[in-house]
Amino acid sequence: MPELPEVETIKRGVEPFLDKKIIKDIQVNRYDLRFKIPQSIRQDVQGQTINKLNRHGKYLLLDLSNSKTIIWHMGMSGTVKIFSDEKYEPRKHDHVIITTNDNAMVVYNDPRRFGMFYTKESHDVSITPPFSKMGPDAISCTPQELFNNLQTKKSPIKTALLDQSVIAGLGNIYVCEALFKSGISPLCPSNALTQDQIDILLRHSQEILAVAIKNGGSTLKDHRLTDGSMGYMQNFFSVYGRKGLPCNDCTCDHDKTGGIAQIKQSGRSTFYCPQKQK
DNA sequence: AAGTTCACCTGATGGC
DNA sequence: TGCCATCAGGTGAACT
Repeated sequence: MPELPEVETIKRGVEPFLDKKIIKDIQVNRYDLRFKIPQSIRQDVQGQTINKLNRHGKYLLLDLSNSKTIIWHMGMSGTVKIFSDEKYEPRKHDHVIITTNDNAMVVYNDPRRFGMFYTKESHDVSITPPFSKMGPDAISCTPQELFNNLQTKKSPIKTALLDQSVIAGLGNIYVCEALFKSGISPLCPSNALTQDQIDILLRHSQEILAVAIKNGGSTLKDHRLTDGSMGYMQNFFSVYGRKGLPCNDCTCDHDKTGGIAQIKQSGRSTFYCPQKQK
């Protein structure tokens, strides 16, 4: 589920309940996520104040008062729900529960368990994987940075944009949407794009991300805001999940093109309009 | 070495 | 109704 807008939505949802709060307790129901949650997690975080919440790409980072950082990734199906006034009722796949000093419960639920939740010395976070090799966050990435990172890549632009070392935060939905808005074919070799095209691509990417954040992200199946409500961005997709349908503001000859095409690139579905994206 | 495929896991959906 | 195959917002290991 969670690409940058969904993670940002989660960050904004938990921030009032976690920022400057003390972790009174942490309960882990399942340790076997994408990576094992370390057994030391309780002693690493219990009693610590959360000094700051950050997001880089699709990762949430919680800086603690003991100079450790919680590294948190939602995988494909992770959601976070806050129980403060509402009474907590355990649900299937509630794997991690943080209770704060003012008795808010922040609950991480992840059916597929592709997510990650672990700690690291804060000092080491940026100099060890995955962050040591991660590209600039998509929100603050500059056209020059993106151009430079794409220049060395021969793979199709769709595949390159999913590579978090090129640009961090884009996933399958927003890459498809951004390429459509930019009129760029997902099949175009990355190093064949001009700086002008990349300017356009980045501008549209950042605009789509901003709109998506404003709409609380996209709820296809799992994603929810931290109050349990749905995101709305899925209602504004131009191409993603719209195989055979007309593209946004369609002026194409639908009988001729067959509408939006779905292809596979590096094992993942790509949706695009062959007419508008050459 | 860069690019592609596979494995990880659960749940939803569709065909028979 | 059940059973099986396929697919899904991501990532890193294991291939070529």
